[in-house]
Amino acid sequence: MKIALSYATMGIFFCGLTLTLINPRRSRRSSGRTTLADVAAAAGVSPITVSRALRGERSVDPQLAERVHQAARQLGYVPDPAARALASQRSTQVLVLVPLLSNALFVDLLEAVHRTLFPQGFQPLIGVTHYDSAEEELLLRTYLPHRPAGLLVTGFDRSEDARQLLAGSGVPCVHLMETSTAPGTACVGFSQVGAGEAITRHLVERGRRRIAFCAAQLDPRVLQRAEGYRRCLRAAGLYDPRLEVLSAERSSMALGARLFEDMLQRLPDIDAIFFCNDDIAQGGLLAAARLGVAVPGRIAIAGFNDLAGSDQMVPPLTTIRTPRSEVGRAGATMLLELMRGEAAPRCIELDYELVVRGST
Amino acid sequence: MKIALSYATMGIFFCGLTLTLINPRRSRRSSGRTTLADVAAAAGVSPITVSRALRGERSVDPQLAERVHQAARQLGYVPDPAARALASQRSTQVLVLVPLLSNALFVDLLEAVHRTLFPQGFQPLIGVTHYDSAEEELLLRTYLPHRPAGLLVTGFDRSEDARQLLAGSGVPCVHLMETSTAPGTACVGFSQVGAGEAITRHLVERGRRRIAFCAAQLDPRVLQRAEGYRRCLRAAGLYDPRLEVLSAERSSMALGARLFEDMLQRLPDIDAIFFCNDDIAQGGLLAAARLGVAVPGRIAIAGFNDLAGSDQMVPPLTTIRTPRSEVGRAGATMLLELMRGEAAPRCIELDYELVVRGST
DNA sequence: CTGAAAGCGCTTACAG
DNA sequence: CTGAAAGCGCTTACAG
Repeated sequence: MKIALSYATMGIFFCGLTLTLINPRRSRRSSGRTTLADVAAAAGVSPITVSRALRGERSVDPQLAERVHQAARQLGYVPDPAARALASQRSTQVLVLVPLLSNALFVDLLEAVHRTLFPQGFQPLIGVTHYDSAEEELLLRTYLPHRPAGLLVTGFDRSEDARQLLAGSGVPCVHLMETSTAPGTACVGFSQVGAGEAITRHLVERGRRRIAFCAAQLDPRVLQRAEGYRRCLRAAGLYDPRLEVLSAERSSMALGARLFEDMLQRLPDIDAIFFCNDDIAQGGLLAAARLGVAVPGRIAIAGFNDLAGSDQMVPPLTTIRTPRSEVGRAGATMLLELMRGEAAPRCIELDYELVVRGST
Repeated sequence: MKIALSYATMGIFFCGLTLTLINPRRSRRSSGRTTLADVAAAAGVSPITVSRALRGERSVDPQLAERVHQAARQLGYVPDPAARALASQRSTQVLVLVPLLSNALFVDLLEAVHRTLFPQGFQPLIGVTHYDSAEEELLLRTYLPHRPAGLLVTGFDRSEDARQLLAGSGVPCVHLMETSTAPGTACVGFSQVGAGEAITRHLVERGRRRIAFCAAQLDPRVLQRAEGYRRCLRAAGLYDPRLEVLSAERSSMALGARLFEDMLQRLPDIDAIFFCNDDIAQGGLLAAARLGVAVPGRIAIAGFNDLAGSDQMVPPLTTIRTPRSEVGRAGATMLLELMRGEAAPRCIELDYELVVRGST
């Protein structure tokens, strides 16, 4: 029989012993983390009482609750989200689906959502769809099994399968950026049509007569702005379908510049352009500067959203300030109510604002 | 006794009956989802065999595995991530911590990370720190208990507590955007110092002698670029500390414009400005246009990162194209290897590129 | 108000 | 290669 043990072996031996003494019942599979049971033992109550106290259920004696909280604090107890999700069939994550992160609009939206949800114990889980319904579906298929506590999605345009996944999940869902009158639908948005109409009207009021509409991406909200443009110009007797330039390409400053040059050439008599988004408007403005085209002298330029930099352009860009932060905040707040079962789905329509600057 | 039952009551009655007939053993707490046990029953094997087959463990007879896969497909089985995470002590989410979403740099990084991780079965979980170490710590405290499979963090600058949380978690972690020689550290970045030096050298080579450095945000990477600027100018005998304009404010086009105007006034003899980021550089460029200051005639302007729009400026902006997508891809790939235990932590240094345009 | 029991749906650790 | 048992750390559903 070998008597000498190596230090390493002794170390392991003593560690094992120590562990055993402190925690005689720690199983081989234990993760080592402090559990509800540990807190219960320390507080001298049952685990379920700890669970209730920590979740703030009021059916717990205040004195007991206090003892539990103290024990939890002392032991540095942190609930295991996976165990919680498994037992309750609900996680504390909120899936937020946006089309793009490269559009500052959605970054502002996400900021507001985070600021609203996170302090209330819910964590936004960001999914980017790239304006692709197949991607959105895949995200839903991937994340719905995680049983998110809530869902925040952009607009109403999605595949039938995605729609059914949403409905079938039973997870509270708020639609952002657009409004709908469909009963039972929760949404927070503003009138894209109205905003498109408003900025077009501004151009008309400035005395412009050949007002073009230039759009990229062509998502539903862009098309609604187009509708507002048409409405306004029809009413003014100025509508000419040839002045609509629609590109399915991804929106960007470079694209805006290119489209601006095209339009100047193909439609030499236009005296104003309403760009569906500030980034292509900024590109158009810069192209004008490059080409020596006077803005607003020769041509007026208007954008949409009031993104970063629009106020810095030369001349500064007239645009519509969209309430995306408010949409994020109000949408998240509504979701909070729905998740708590405090309110029924409803629809909130927020205001936009016409911001007149030097480009018109 | 009342004989007549309302339709509603009968509906409920029959529903319950149907459910009972189909699923005699479904417990009261069942979530209704198809489980491993259902697949096992359908395939005529034990649940553990299903688990192994579905995870692709090779210690399963190919025939059995095939039968399992078929059954799973037919039943539309989707594993429960919470149960999986609880049993295995590891989720499939990868926590990604970035300072800001409003800097396009990090959006590009996140895109690349998502494209690399998602197809491999891992889901990025985005956390935004706002360059605030307390926020980063809070995010870590919130998300680490979820037992992410991996961690992707920006740079090395964090609180001691955050550092210990990272180290203590035992979760594989890759640091992005900076490099380090510390042993055992995994990182993917590029030389911020070198890049700052390179663009300053370009200005020197263009014949500029009073070259200013203008920075905002002042995060570690910005300061490293400043160091590159100094190194270059010292070597050229052109360094003058009065030409460093450092603002702790958040970087933006508006701030760039303001700082540009200040500098022109306070430092009338400067003939070039190296802005630490393209957004303030763009702001400076636009301010120059507004003020009628000739670029590069009177003053040369250079930026950093090559963000969207820099090529559209008038004149287009000279800058450093940073490899953020490559950093994201390579970082995520390295993390994948670490999570699979296929590789040891190491450090990858990528290349940047000087992009000379009209502004210098 | 409190608790013992059972269960959520997986995987680990042993056996064979 | 396959499986029965136990366990991951919580909450639900009953009882009292």
